[in-house]
Amino acid sequence: MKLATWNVNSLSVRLPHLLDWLAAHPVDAIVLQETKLTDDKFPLAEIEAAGYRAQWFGQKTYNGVALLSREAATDVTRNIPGFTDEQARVIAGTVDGVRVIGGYFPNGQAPGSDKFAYKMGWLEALKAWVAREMATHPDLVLLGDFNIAPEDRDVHDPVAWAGQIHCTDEERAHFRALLGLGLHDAFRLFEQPPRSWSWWDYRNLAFRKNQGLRIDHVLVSDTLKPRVTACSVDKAPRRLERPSDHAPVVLTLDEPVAQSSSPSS
DNA sequence: ATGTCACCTGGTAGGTGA
Repeated sequence: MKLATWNVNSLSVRLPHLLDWLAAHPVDAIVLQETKLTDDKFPLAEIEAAGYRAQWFGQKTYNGVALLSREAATDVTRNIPGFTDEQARVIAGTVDGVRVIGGYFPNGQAPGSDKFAYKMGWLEALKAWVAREMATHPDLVLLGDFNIAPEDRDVHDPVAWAGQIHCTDEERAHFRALLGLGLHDAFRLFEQPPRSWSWWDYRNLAFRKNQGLRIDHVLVSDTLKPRVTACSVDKAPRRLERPSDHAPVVLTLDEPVAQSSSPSS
């Protein structure tokens, strides 16, 4: 089973990239962020023609998330239950027995700002809700654009970024708190190329200079961890014309081990 | 190099968010 996350930075602009990518990488499910579409504008026909079912949750101009899957998702949830939020940031569903939670975490703008305070409250609510979800869905993946670089090795220039948004101690503490629920950063379960990022600013020739951050993540629960066989960033779409500023991150899972009915002594 | 992109309102640019 393969799962992916991709911040497409406008699904209407990036739909051709997405369809091309899915044709080459027929993942079982993908969560999208920053669709930037109201629900009536969602390109369902094109996505269904590509062989995917879809759940989506958007708004005008900003944010917006979607869950595309080969098999229909069940028990679909939009945003964090019990957390009043005008912004469309979360879509969750159960796909092939795996609880998939896709999130577009708040950017936070700058430490001390109102948007930063919103980010902190959102992260707290997310953690509490994910803990509840894990209690009922042991096989769980939390993935998306976290807008947090968890460690200095996830930052091209840790000195320049020290204390800046995505890299503050408060954000990193929230990331560790999610791990503390019993989640694992799938990317770090494997040897990775040095200086691996998932986002490169459009400015400053950042992609050409490989100046980026790893802020898109795939966290897997304890029970899924033994099934993880790969996790990687696919930089190829970032090289295309008119790319998103983010690259997809892909998780590969082995099939679950069948429960044996015979005694194993 | 603050060297970009996407979207909005209301324009033939400026503002916002990332």
